[in-house]
Amino acid sequence: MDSPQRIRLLLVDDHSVIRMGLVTLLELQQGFSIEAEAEDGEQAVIQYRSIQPDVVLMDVRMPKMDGVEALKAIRMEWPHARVLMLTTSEVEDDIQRSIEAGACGYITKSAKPTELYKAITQVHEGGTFIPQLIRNRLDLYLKQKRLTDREMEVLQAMRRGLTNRDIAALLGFTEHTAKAHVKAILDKLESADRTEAVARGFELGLLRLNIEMAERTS
Amino acid sequence: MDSPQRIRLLLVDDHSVIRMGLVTLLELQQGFSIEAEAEDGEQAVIQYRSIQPDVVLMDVRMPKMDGVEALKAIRMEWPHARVLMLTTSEVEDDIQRSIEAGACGYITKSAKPTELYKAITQVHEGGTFIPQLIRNRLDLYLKQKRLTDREMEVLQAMRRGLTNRDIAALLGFTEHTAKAHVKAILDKLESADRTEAVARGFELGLLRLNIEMAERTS
DNA sequence: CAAGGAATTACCCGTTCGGCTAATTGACAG
DNA sequence: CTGTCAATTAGCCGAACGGGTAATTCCTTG
Repeated sequence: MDSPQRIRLLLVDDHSVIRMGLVTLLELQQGFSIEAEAEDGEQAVIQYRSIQPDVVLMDVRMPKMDGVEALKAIRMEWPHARVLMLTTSEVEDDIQRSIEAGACGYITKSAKPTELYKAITQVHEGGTFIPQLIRNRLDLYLKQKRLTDREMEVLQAMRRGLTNRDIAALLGFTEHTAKAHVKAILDKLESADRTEAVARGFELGLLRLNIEMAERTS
Repeated sequence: MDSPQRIRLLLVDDHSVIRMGLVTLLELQQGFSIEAEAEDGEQAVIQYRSIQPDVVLMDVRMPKMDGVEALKAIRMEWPHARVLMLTTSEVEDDIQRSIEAGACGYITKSAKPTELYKAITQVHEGGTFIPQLIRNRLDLYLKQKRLTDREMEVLQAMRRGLTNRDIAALLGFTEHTAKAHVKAILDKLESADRTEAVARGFELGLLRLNIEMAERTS
């Protein structure tokens, strides 16, 4: 069963359908061996610790601990861990955070199987894999100035429909400061007003739809 | 191979990984037979026409023609077609549009396999399948007043950071009318200002992230 | 040590927003 | 045929917004 040249994989995805698809896709191809699966970030770290796979296929958006957090946690313990992000998300911020956290590649679930094989192989051999489309998107994102933590807090408040005064009260500074932050946000997101800024926030992935439900009753 | 009681299925999803997962999941279970697959709405209609499956498993968000459009097209020709929407989206508007267009069920990709089997069987037997969580979400949505076509146009303009005057110019009416529409939107979406309204628009699925890329170079 | 960025505060000012009220027209349902 | 709803237009008004400019403090990077 275990031919020596096979790439040992850990799959991390909260959707069992997708894990199933990946198992089928990879097992029917020579050279890949799925050693373990995980449903969330926490499990991913535990599984990594116990089996130490050659490559991790990691979903970005997951409950409990998301893919980027898991990636960070793993690379904290094993700086040479090779992780390929596999996701539906083409949102700039997800890509950016993944690369920054040390992902070796980023591929979307709409990729063709051959592309996936190539990506895994390339990542396993020490290379990186970032498709041109994603690369373009990332470049665009990087040209764009990033929001500071404070500005993110303000953006989140804006989204909730708070006025500058309310934002100031919420975050503990004066209205002047709130205005200054809003101004900075408008400049960075190249928006005409706070409404467009919030829309841009959603488009860039800075703001989430939070359609997260409390628990998943099986 | 074709035992008479097997449920004949058509899978529609633009992600090959997911189709692969579904095939595996369903083939290893007795009672299901995947007759055909489609990558988008147009193909789905064509495939339906040629094989006339018992049940269609349809993704909502797809390139070219989305799941809801395909659903409408199919039910136009075959009013008794049984279609189960299978999607990652838990966005209110997707659910609402699906049900309205005549979907027999709505299930998310994070559902357990047994739940999926149950859903397909139930839909095949002429019943419906809508999980409690989805049902709650839908109820919430229905309590919420729906935006008119005109209001949707205004909401889309608001998202782009246009002022009332600009909206008026764009849509061909006076600023007074623009303000009236904005007011109506704020009331219906229970928002304090246009910024929150746009955020709500994203949360409810009225506004899309349009991270659609021009073409997909294989 | 100097330069730069982030966070904070401040003032001025014209524009825009959103609330309130009210009227007209056309369409559609009871 | 009458009431309701969508769409349109209108005026008034106080509050909020966004632009411009500038200063201080702290921290980090060169």
